[in-house]
Amino acid sequence: MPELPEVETIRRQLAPGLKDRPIQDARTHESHKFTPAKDAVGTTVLTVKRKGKYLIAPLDDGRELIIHLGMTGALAIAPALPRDPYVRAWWQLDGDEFLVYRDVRRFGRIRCVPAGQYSAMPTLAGQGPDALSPDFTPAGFHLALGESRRRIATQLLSQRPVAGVGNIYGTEALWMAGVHPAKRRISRPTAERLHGAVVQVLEAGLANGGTTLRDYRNAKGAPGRHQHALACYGRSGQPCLRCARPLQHRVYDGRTLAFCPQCQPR
DNA sequence: CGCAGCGCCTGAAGGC
DNA sequence: TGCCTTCAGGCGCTGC
Repeated sequence: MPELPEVETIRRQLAPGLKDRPIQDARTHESHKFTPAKDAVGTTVLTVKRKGKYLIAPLDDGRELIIHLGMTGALAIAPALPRDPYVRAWWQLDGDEFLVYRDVRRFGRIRCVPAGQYSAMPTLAGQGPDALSPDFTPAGFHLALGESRRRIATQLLSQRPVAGVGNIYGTEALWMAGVHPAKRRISRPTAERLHGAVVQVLEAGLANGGTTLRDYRNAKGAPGRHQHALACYGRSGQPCLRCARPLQHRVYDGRTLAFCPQCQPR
């Protein structure tokens, strides 16, 4: 499930190969989630940026091609179209190369919009500062968390106080900061601790090329390595790496969270 | 307006 | 072996 480290890994791999490349043709799976990919035909890609989990490619006509990878989305530049039933979109570049979007479960989506006009993608439009940008500050994070009474785990996944965190890195950050996932009121010192943990966990994930539990592959088709570094996610029942007591798991707002009842008091 | 709940998707894994 | 159920979960949408 691509979160910030996985999306940034893909962005870094794709950007050099896509910069200044014309989009000559495109085809998609017949779903409104993917058909807007064809709107980019006839333009040239200027660069590839990222905001949270969204890849954003500014085009030379003032629009942006936006790609969200959902749960199982993957991108690669290929010299030919692969025979693969899960390719949901592809763009033909110059020199007989293709940008190929593969997404088994079709949770991803593609849009082509005037630059900065994100009303068709409300999560992108309303999301907070990117977790690895200088705009993500402890003070701002504390302030943003205070605007909602939802559980802290739910807030992290909402992309509103900070953009780029999903269930894996959110679980890790809460464990590292010693914050119970169901906590609703976050003090200033706790927010500062959690801010540091979010940054640290995402940077570690990025340094390891992302987390591959099952589906994630980078733009070269290789898995990440951060799954070997996870301290809490998916370790329910196993000993906490800090206090050795068994980690627990519980479902909050429809998502399974692992945590240490000792190190993450309510 | 905030937010809880649901639907979208498919393959893997577990139960019988 | 094979069928059925459950699970994974980000995000958009609906309705309270």
